[in-house]
Amino acid sequence: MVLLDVLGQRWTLRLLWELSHDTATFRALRSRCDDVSPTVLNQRLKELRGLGLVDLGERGYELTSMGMALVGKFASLDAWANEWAAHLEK
Amino acid sequence: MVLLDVLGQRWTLRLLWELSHDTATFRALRSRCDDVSPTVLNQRLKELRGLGLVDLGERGYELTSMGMALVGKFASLDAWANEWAAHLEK
DNA sequence: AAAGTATGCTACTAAATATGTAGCGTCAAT
DNA sequence: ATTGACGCTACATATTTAGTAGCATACTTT
Repeated sequence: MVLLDVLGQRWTLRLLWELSHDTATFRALRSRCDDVSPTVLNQRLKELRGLGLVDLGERGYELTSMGMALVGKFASLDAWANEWAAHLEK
Repeated sequence: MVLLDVLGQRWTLRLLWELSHDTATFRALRSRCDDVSPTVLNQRLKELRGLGLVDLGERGYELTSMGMALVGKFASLDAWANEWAAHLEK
């Protein structure tokens, strides 16, 4: 599964997650992601652009339709994660 | 999203993926994951066990019910990833 | 009983990756 | 012309991973 190797890198999932909520400029994206270093941010964005999951438009970085499709697969994860977190706190 | 920070580490997704197919011993898991170093493998397994997603039974490492639930969320990812890969090769 | 084999896992060094900070070049508005 | 925001690069430092060797335990075969 090539996709897993791509997603299984630091920040990649987080970036997709953040962009799924709203488009963001490079700098805005940084501050939303705990001020990830610009070096890595740019690396990841390049990869994600190369993969056709993200692109840079007028309003900043945004998910492509494929990117949105992908993140959609994770959507139900949110609800699940909360339930799961509850289990942990016991 | 705490979960994303956990999953967004090298090998974590891959491990869950591999374990969803079959339980595996520490060493077997290593060789299935491109011979990931035992250092990291053990780190990840500790984390995943701490999170109640994986545990170590008689037959080696295996997903807990929660772990299976999580990986289930990724199930449709497989089909999607193939379609997506096709797009890329153009 | 001895020797072999497989287990989970640790130690330790080298290599790869990420962090953190400064700042460049470009553009738009003041 | 200066200010501010943009995407992004440079570079030294810190952290993480890779890679290899091997220990301690258990089970199995001779």
